[in-house]
Parts: sequence; structure tokens; C-alpha cells
Amino acid sequence: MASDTKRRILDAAEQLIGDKGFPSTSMRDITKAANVNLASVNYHFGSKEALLAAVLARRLQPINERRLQLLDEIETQADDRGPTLYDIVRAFLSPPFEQQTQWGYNETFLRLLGRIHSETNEEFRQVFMSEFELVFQRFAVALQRPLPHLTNSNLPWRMLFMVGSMAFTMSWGQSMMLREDSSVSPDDVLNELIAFACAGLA
Amino acid sequence: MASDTKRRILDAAEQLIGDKGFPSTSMRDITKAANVNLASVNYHFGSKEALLAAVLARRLQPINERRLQLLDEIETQADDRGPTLYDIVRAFLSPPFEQQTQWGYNETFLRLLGRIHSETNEEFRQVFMSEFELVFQRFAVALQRPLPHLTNSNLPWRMLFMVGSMAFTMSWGQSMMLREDSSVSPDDVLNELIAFACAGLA
DNA sequence: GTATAATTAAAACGAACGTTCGAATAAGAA
DNA sequence: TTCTTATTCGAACGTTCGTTTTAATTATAC
Repeated sequence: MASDTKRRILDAAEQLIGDKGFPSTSMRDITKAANVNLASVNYHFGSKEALLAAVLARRLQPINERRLQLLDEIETQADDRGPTLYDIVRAFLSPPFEQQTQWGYNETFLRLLGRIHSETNEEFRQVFMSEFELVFQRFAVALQRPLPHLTNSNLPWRMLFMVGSMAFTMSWGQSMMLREDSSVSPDDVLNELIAFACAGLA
Repeated sequence: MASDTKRRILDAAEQLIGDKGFPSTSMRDITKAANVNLASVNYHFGSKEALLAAVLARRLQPINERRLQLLDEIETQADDRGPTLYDIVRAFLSPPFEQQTQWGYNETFLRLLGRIHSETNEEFRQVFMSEFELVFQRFAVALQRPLPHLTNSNLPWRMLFMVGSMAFTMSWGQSMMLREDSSVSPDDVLNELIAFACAGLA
């Protein structure tokens, strides 16, 4: 069975940390939910923080790779004026939601993602930023083309606004979904979000 | 001296919770920073959670009152077509930043505010939502007027996006400020944010 | 089969947590 | 002043935390 203990721990940790946050989630919570021994987290990952890094990396890496892949695609397919604003924004915003539907209706991960973005703890940010930095830079360059009127001093801010609305949506969307008539699907929300971001950037 | 102990505790708690988050901030951290005895938090506030509620209430109440006040003002001053989208959005987004400059250059509070909005803990949300609900409803009604094409099923989502970009900016703005050339003032950021939100909503 | 490594199990470690308690002190009213 | 209340203080409570240690168990190779 080649040690599915690691996977079980990662799953449980992702779920619980997304629910309650990292500091409020104890190793005993995680190991109990994963049905493994308490010591196995330290055996397989080394420490609680290293476990967090592993949880993040498992999800973040595919998402950021997918973002860059989509950006590559639309750049090669575009004419000599470059890809449209809409396509670039979509390439950035859709991957987290893609993964979401791919894994079935498990909204926990979206909340974890939202939490990651919002977390201001330094340890947390370090892990997250190392992957995200490159993506941010490449999209900044790409966005410059359809948005020539934006300068170096306000484009980053607008991108921050975009990331913010995305992260916030991921973390609150579920609560929101319950309050509204649920006729809106996650896909609808994504489209709304893209439209919002495009308008705001331009 | 009429017990400035309470105020010292509130100040220290606000600072530390904004820095490290609520669960990661211990009562010993707080009382040491405030230079008061460990037991005095429980004496004055009852519990750690009650202290959090007090910290939030002290800042949130004035902000939300100010939002409603500004909304009242622009509604009475407007002609019969009602206030403009810009004025409504500004009435919503500016109060947190107003308070900010009013208290001097202490960006801690903005980070705390951002954290509040992003926090998904239930205790945290309850305290926060009780005040915020009314404000959200009133602004939803006001926004309906200049945005007649938006329906009940997508206006709340766009407002969520707006709140998200605001919260994210409050929580990350400081890190952002350091990386960019600091020629942008908090006021500039606010104006960018308002423009972003207006365009996105419309 | 046995030897060797990898993994899991049970128990305990010291440290830090929020809270409580009774004594000590300060403040205010008579 | 004296009495009474409000506040501060040091110390300890019981619990939970992440981690470590040692032994038992399981898989892998020879």
C-alpha cells in the first residue's frame, strides 16, 4: 500500500486548516481525523510547519503551473497585438476554480486558498510567495500590453485588488452561496469575478 | 487616572493581533506589551475572546457609523436621480482609510481590519457580521439605483468582490508599499481602489 | 527462512496556554 | 480617619500544545 499515511495526513490537514486556520489546528486534530498515529506527522514531514508547507505546495504548484501554461497558450495563439485583457485575466483567475470542480464539490480547498492569501504570518507568506512571485511578474508584463495607460506605480496595485477580490471570494464564497438563492454556480461566480477584474483593471 | 489599563490592553491587543493573528497572540504577549498584570485582562474583559470583541467594536463601530453617515449625506445632497455610483462607493471605502490617517501613520490597524474580513473563524465572523450586516444591506439598496442592470443574484457578489479587494489591500498594502517606489500615498491607493471598484461594479 | 530497514504505536517530555484564586494595594465615601 | 469597594498582583491551577523517545510491528532484501 506504499504508505498512504502521508496522503491521509495531507488530506486531513488541508481540510482542518482550511476550516479553522493553521494555529488553531492541532496535530492531534489532524492525526485523529486521518486515523494515524500522532508521531507520524513528525516522522513523515518533520514538523507541523513543514506539514503546512507540504499541504500548500501540493495544491499551489499545479495551480501556478497551470496559470503559466494558459498564459503561454494564449500568447502563442494571439495575433501580433498580443492576447486580450480578458484572456489574460481569465488565465490568472480560472485555475483555482478549475481544480475545484475537478476534485468534486469540496469547497474546503478554496477556503484554504483564500486563507493562504489572507494570512499575514511570515512563515505562511514565505512559502506562498516563493511560488507566487514569478507568476505575478509574468502576468504583470503580459497585462502591460493591453493596458498601456497603466504605469509601474499603479498596475501592481490593481493586480493586488484583483488578487484580493479573488482570495476573498474563495474564502467567503461558500458562506455567500448559502445566503443567496443557489441558482448561481461556481462557474457563474468565476465569470462575474473575471468581468469585475477586467473592468477594474482597465 | 481612572484605569487606563483597559485602554493599554486594547492598544496592545490590537497591535499584536493585527501582527500575528488572534490564536497566535497569547495573553502573556498582550499583558507584557501593555505593561499590566496577566490577570487584568480577565478582570476587565472576562476572557480572551471578549477582549477580541472589544478590540473590534472599538474600531468597527465608528467606521460603520461613518459609512452610514456619509451615505445619508450624499443621499440628501443628491438630486432626484440619487447619488452617483462613485459617491456611494467612496462612502463605503473611505472610512477605514480616514480613520487611518486620523490616527497617524499606524498601519497596524489596517492590517487588523484586513484580518477581520479575511478571518473565517466563526467566533470572529459573528462579532464582525452583527455590525456589518446592516451596512451591507443599506449599501446594496443604494447601489441598486445607479446599477439598474444588476440583479439580486449578482449585485451581492460584486459587492463581495469590492469588499475583498478592500480587505486584501488593507492587509497587504503595507508589504506592497515597501516593494514599490513609495511615491504613492495611502490616499492614492484609496483613489485607485475606488476607481477599481466602480469600474468592476458597473 | 533470517536479517535489515521502514513504519507505526504508546507513552511521556517540557513548555506554553487561558483562567482562577487569595492576598496586597489603591481609591473613594463616610 | 475608618470602612468599603475597586483594582492590581504573584502564584498556581488543570489542560493542551508540538515534539521526542523507545518499543513493537510491518515491509523488503538476501
